[in-house]
Amino acid sequence: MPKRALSAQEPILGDEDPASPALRARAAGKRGGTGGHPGRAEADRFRQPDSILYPPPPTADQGPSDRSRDWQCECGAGWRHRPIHSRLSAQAGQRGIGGRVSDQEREARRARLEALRSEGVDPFPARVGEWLPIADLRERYEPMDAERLEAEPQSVAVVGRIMASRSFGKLMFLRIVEAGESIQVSAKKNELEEATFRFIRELDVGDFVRFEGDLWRTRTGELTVDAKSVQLLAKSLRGLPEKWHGLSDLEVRYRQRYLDLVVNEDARRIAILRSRTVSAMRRFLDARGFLEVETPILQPLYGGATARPFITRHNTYDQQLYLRIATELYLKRLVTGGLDRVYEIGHDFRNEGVSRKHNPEFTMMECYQAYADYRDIMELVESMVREIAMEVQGTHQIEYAGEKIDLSGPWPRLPLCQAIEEATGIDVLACADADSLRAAVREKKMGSGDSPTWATLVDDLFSDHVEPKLIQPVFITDHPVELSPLAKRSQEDPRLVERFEPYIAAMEVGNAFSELNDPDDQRARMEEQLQNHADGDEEAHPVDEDFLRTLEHAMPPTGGLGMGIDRLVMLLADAPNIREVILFPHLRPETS
RNA sequence: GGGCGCGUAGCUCAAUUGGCAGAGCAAGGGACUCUUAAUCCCUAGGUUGAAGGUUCGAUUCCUUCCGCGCUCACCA
Repeated sequence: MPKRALSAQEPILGDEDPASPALRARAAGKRGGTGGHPGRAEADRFRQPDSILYPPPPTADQGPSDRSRDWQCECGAGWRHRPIHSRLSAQAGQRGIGGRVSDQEREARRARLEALRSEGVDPFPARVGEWLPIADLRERYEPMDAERLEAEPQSVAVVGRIMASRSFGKLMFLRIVEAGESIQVSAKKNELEEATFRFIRELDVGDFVRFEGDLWRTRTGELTVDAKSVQLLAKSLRGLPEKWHGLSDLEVRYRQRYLDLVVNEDARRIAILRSRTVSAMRRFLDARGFLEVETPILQPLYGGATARPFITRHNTYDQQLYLRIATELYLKRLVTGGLDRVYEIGHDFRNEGVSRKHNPEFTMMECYQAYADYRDIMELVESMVREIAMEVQGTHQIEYAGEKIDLSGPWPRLPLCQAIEEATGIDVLACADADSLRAAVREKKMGSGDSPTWATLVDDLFSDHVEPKLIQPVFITDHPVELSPLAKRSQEDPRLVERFEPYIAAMEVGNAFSELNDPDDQRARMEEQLQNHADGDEEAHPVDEDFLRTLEHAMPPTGGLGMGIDRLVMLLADAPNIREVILFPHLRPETS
């Protein structure tokens, strides 16, 4: 690697200025750490060993005795936990007199920043000298033993964020992290110019730096860069979260996700896993001849799902618009237009409550395949999930919330009404109307029977008695027509539709049907929805005349699928809450 | 939106029956050339989420509000 002069050498603080705050300051007592724990409730529900999110419960006198002290044994994660100034700190600072002194850390860092500037050092330089990724460095030099490194000096340059600093007065060890990889850096007073050693000593945990130096191995054999020169890349004015217990406050983790990512290995792991999941899905669909398209997010009329929309307004046209709740109706227009296989991955917005499984804006993949029916789509779902799991986790055997789940197909097909009968003994199809079904529900004590219609009673039975048991992958098929206004009627039973929902770990991860393409039936269903809306169901569909006109031009027989990306990632990541897989989940506004 | 729980130093957590709000880490000063939760000495750091109330006295009990979590409802 080519060497270059080090910017930090020249304009760095000189010995002649002992009064400089930056000189008087000292970076000491900062160490690397492992472990940590999350919010109590979730930790208890989803405990896993060696996990940041779900570690063993904390005890007051807990020590590291049962943990490996070798950072390499913990996948290079020894840097994970550091202290921060969170928003709480900011609040404390704004609170007035009482909070003043709690800002001492930031004030000390700011003083060092100003000292650097007064010495002519740019604390936020635009250019970074050449450097070697730490992952590459390890691959190249880890095989070399101490003797060889001494006999054949290997000069390298690395960059990263300082995660730990341990000083022995004349010897310092730092740990820096770059791209999820970490390496130790040493600084030896008797081998460095005074100014350089002082400069390194003044660095804070959280700073971004670049070091050049020769590789050596410590007595414990750890590969270490012995700094010969240093360049400050970006000065940190706020510390990182606590090194041992880490950052576990869920609110801070969600609001300041960057800190979560810096400090919690699992946050980083999930972010990467999500990205790889989406790209694997794209590759799968692309390979099957699907065309990725984009349809409007701002829509004059919403549809394609039963949900309340967000409402917004376009000023120029003085037009009320809705944020889409689904992409369905637009994608079907494209199939009608001859784009036979299309898909879209994007956000839908539903103006409803939040929960472990729901975020108001979430990522949906919808795809439509002409000349196919819902059975073809079942095969597509099986194959897709299988391939994605293999690509991102390397296996079809995953574990979610302690349950071992086998994704290798074929997945069973289980008609919804049959599933209900097996679970409750109630043959819903034998009950001709809502009243007779309600009587059966109450007789068998399988629920309150309060829902108004036959279909909603069926839905209640399914949710209460079947859904929680659907741990292994299964396709629940043939839903009541009233619950599926966009699906084609079943050939065998006009009360049902050709629809299925894949369930994994008791979570509905998708929804698919043979798409309704009969414009008259579609109009009748939409008008029925309109009546429901008038009767107070705010989630019922509006009638979309433009969509009906589309069907009148004829849409080919089509199989369609919607799949919740967030939930799929939850499964693959073994994440207990949707907020763990959304980088910036919806939260209430922060109050001052 | 309903129910339950939580909110204490920058972070992670203590505080007996209502009786002087503490510790570890982080921060500041000092010692230290093989540490990796380094160690040791010293220092500073708090409107106990907010506002009321009860009380001689409230982190503790009551009310309201704010935020978070779990859960129910709704949805994917």
